[in-house]
Formats: sequence, structure tokens, C-alpha cells
Amino acid sequence: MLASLGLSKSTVSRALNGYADVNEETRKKVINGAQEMGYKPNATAKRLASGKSRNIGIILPSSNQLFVSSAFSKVLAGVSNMLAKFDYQLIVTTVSALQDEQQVYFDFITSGLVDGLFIVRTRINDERICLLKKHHFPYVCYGFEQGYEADSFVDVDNEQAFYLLTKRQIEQGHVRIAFLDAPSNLTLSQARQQGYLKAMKEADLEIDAHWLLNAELNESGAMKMTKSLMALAHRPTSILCADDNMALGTISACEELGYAPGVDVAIAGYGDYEHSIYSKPSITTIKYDTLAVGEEMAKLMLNKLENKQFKIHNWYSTEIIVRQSDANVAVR
Amino acid sequence: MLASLGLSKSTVSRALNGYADVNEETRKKVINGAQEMGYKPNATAKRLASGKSRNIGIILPSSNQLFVSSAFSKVLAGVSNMLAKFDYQLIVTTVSALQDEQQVYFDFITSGLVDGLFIVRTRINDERICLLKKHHFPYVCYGFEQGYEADSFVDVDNEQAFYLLTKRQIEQGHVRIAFLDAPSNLTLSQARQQGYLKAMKEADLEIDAHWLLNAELNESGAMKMTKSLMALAHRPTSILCADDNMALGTISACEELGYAPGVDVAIAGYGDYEHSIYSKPSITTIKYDTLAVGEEMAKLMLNKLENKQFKIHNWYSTEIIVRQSDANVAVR
DNA sequence: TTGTAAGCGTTATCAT
DNA sequence: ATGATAACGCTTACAA
Repeated sequence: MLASLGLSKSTVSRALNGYADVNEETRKKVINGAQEMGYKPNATAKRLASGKSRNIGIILPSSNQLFVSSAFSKVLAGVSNMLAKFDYQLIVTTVSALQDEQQVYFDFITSGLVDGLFIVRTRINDERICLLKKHHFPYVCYGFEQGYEADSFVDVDNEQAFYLLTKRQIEQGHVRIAFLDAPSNLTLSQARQQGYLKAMKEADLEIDAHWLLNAELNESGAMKMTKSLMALAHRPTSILCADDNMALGTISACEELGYAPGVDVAIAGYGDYEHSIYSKPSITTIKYDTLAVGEEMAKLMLNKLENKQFKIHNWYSTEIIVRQSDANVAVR
Repeated sequence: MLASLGLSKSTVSRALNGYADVNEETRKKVINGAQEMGYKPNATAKRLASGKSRNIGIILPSSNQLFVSSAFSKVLAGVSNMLAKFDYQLIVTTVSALQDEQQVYFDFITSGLVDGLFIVRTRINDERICLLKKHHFPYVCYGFEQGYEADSFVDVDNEQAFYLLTKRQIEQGHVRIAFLDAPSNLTLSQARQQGYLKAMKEADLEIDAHWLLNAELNESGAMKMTKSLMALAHRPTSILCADDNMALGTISACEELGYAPGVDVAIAGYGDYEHSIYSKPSITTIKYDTLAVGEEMAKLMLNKLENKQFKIHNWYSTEIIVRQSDANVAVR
């Protein structure tokens, strides 16, 4: 400790933590002293005394794609960046398929290890949110469903994004438009589906139930679905995908079947992953500000935990990036 | 607390932590009691009392690709998985280009926030390692350079991998083989370069200095380099890349220049990223067990921190996955 | 403005 | 085998 300065530890504590009731002379002395002797307050002790861990947790499924999507990595980077600015740390844990997810969340809540939790890949009627609400535990979601409170979520406007993407297909003359959505238990899948349906209905187009499928957000799932799609008598001329990885799989499947993607079939994705521009054909996709989404998640958390007054920005806009995969399809 | 059982907290502590000097009857009573009343020891208090944080940190550059490479995400997942099994948490922080990296590391070391640090993307003469060594702070590296101790690193055999990859090109008849290496300050770049040079020398092939370039591990860097490469009078017939993203950029650049990748020019990458199989041409690449590397990093850390006796497995093997990008090039 | 002292919820060292 | 009691290194009333 800084006893060498002849000051009590309370004064030191107050000086270092920017309390007002400290003589500025004293404060300088303390700060300089700390500097010189390389004094660093012990993080754990601070946490115990203050009752706050200054850790925020995020629990990721160790198996699936989410951890791997390049877009999501950037979201994480945004979160971590912003938290670090306010001396908070991000704790990343994975939960495997073998573990009881609710239990993992419960353990986090009750251990005092984290002050708040991020929830990603929100699900319809998400049990994780129920749990956190029940325990009055601070959380921020990446994802939205009716009933989420404005201080607790960030999302892109999935419905609008896929409404516009579908509309674009319609404007290009497509009539038979399929949508390979993400797993149906996700809130984003529901929203995107609504956007798709809205555009189709507005244009008074038939919606064949076979054209609306769900699969994991990866290449192989999309390949399988595409094959069933293209085997239909009434096969689609345009296939919308829930992300760029799926679009990649769809492109691949079409080729295997002898259809030229981007020529015989229009394809579009979501996320603007790094590789999408290098795909052949390059992938028409939906772009959004991944880093900003992450930062916003952190801000909302800080609003809750530190009574910060960051302006709430729930919804992030998207933009269609037109590339080859859906640009040159002559619709018969 | 469990006072309701009429036991002192020391007894409760001992019972819960599996100490030998506790009556088994008592232990059962305590464990059941804890179960029933949902008692959870406070993580922060444990940490303060024991002097250990049970957190391991990893500091990632917020800007570059590393955070984004799909391979690396899996490494992270492996780390987190294994740590969680032993009740350790992974703390992920990012350091932006604006911040003083050494300072960020120093703060971590001295704050008591983490008991150990992972170092990734090791650099030649890595200052981070110097710092940690100086402070006798536990660390484990992903990467290797002469002098690293066996208990402190995990790596794939980069030299061998690129030796074999280069050799493969030679066996296919290539004589002018270029190598787009990663930034030259990384240990992996040095090792890979050595592998490349070894194979070239063994085959007594000319090594044009123009054929050996460095760039960031992304598409655009590789594109630029490829263009300079293909403008050479003595242009290469085979281009090896330090990862699959670079290979993607190289493919794209070749096409732009009117060379058919996989036909006019052989191209290969490293990492077996998800998209590589869907590229056109699909990318010949080097695969390794990403999850296992992550788990091994965690094990080495646990060896240091908990005196675990996990068998040390420093080197991870690689395997060439042959695909189209380097398989059908007729060498003149 | 500064100091004193109690407490945060554990672990660890003694006795008993 | 169990219980007091003192740390652990801070924060935070409350006193001075």
C-alpha cells in the first residue's frame, strides 16, 4: 500500500477513485506516488468490497457456426472494445451440447462471477431470458422479439432487410422466390420470414410452402435444402439465404445440379462475410455495422450497470450490397 | 451461509472443497444443505482469500484478421472448453492500434485480474514474452521460436507443413514457385519460409527474391502481391499462400489478370477455412486440429497453475488437403 | 479534508 | 474432526 506517503488507505482509495472530497494536492501526491512505486489496486479486492465483479459474460455454443461467423467475431470485438474503455472485462465461455444450458446460465448468475450477461442468437420465447428476468439479473440481447424492453436489446431490422431483399427479387421479375431461413426457433428467423412473406403478399405472389425452409447457418445445410428445392416441379428462380455461408452452399448445390448460379438461379445472402465478394458468382448480400452493434450492446449494459446515459440505439440499419449472384438472371 | 446446519464456516468451506479432514457424514450434510438452499460460494471472495483469480486472459488485436479467422475461433472455443472444465474462465480483451500494447499487458499482469495469459500470433523476439518472463507471469504461447520452453507453447509444425506443400508443387513439375508469406515479424512466417526454402534448395531450384513476399493474412493484401508477382517477366507458375484468405485473394487477382487459377497457375493456402472447399477453384490447403490446439493451450496453462500433469503435446501435425487450385496445372 | 474501523465472503492457521 | 480468528486488499459509512 501507499502507507509510505503517510496517508490512510481510505484517502488513497478516494484519491485514486476520483472522489470529490479529496484535496487536489493530496490527490496529486497519491497519484504520483502510485505511479512511482507501481502501485495497482487489486482487482479482486475491489470487486469483493464493492460487490461488483466488473465482468460481463457471454455464453456461446461451442459447436455451431455462430462462434465462427466472421460477422460475429466483429460484434465481439466491438463489445470488448467498449467494455474495456470503462474498465469492464468480457468473459467468454462456451457451452457444449452435452451441458445443461440453463444450469450454465444459472451458475453464472449465482456465482457473482459476472455482473451481467449478453444473450446472443435469441430464440422465440427464450428460456434464458426468462431465467435472467426471474433473477433480476442484468442482460442485453442481440436479437429481438415482441416484448423485449428497449434498454435490453440491439438488433438489425431483419424483417425490413428481407422485405427489401425479397422486393428486389420481385422487381427483377422473379415470381417463384424461395427462402432458406435459419433455424425456426430463432427470433431472427421469424422476423426475416415475415419480411419475406410481406413482400410476397404485397406483390400478390404465390407462396409455395416448399419454398420456405429452415437450416443451420452453414454451407452443408443449405446445400441439402437447395437440392430439395431444385427438385421441385415448380422450382424457384430465386433463392434467398439467411446468411452468406448458406448462399455459398446454395451456389455450390446449384452448380452440382447443373444450374448456373447467378444466371439460371438468383441467389442472395446476408452478413457480407469477407469471402462473399470473392465467391463465384460474388454474393449479393445484406451488410450492417457489426462493430457498432457490439459497441451498442456494451453501452446498453453500461447503462444498466453504471447508470450511464448512452442514448439507446436499438435498431441497426442494413444495406443491400448488389453483386453477381442475383444480378443477371433472366427470368422466364 | 450455511449456519443453519449449526456448523462453522470453516467446516463448510473444508467440506465443500474436498479436504480430507472432514467427517464424511458432515460433508454429506453440508453438500445436501448447500444443494437445498441453493448456496453458491461467492467467486470473488474465494479469489481474494486464495489469491488466485481463476481467470486466464487473452489479448487480441481488435483490428486484424486473427480475430476473424474461422480457424482461430475454434482454437478459442477449445481453450474455453477445457478451462471451463477446471473452473477457470477465459477473459477476452482487445487492444486497438491506438493503445500501447505493452501497457495493456502490464496492466493485466499487475491487476491480479488474471492468473495467466495466452499469447497468440507470436512474433520474432516477442516483447510480450519478455515482459511476462520478467514478471514471472504464467503464459502459454500459440507459436514457436527457438528458445521457447516446452511447457509454454503449442504450435503446428509450420516449417514441415510448407516444406511438404512446396515439395508437392515441385513434384508436380513446378520450377517457379512463389510464396506469399504472412507478415515477416511473426514466428510462423519465418518457419514457413524456412520450409519453403528448404524444399526449393533440396530440389536445387532458383529462388527469385521477387517470389518471396509478405502481406497481412487477408484477401486484399494477397491480391496486391499477386499482381506484382504476375507482372514479373519470370512469373511463377505456382503461388503458395500463408492462409486460405490469401489464397482466395490470389485466385481473384489471377482471374482479373486473365490467368485461370488452377489451370494457368497453381495456388495453395493454409488453414482449411470453411469456405475453401466452396471456392472456385476449391483451395488446396493445410489442415490441422484447431480445437485440439486450443485445448492443449489450456492444458499447458493448467499444468503451470494447478500443477496438473497433462502430457505435453507441443507440436500439432498438419495434413495437405488436395483440391482443385493446385491439381491441374500443366507446367510448361 | 482526512482518518478510523467495520465489512465484503471466503481460505488458512491455529487451537481445541 | 471442528471451531475461532486472522488474513485477503479493498470500499464506505462515520468520526474527527
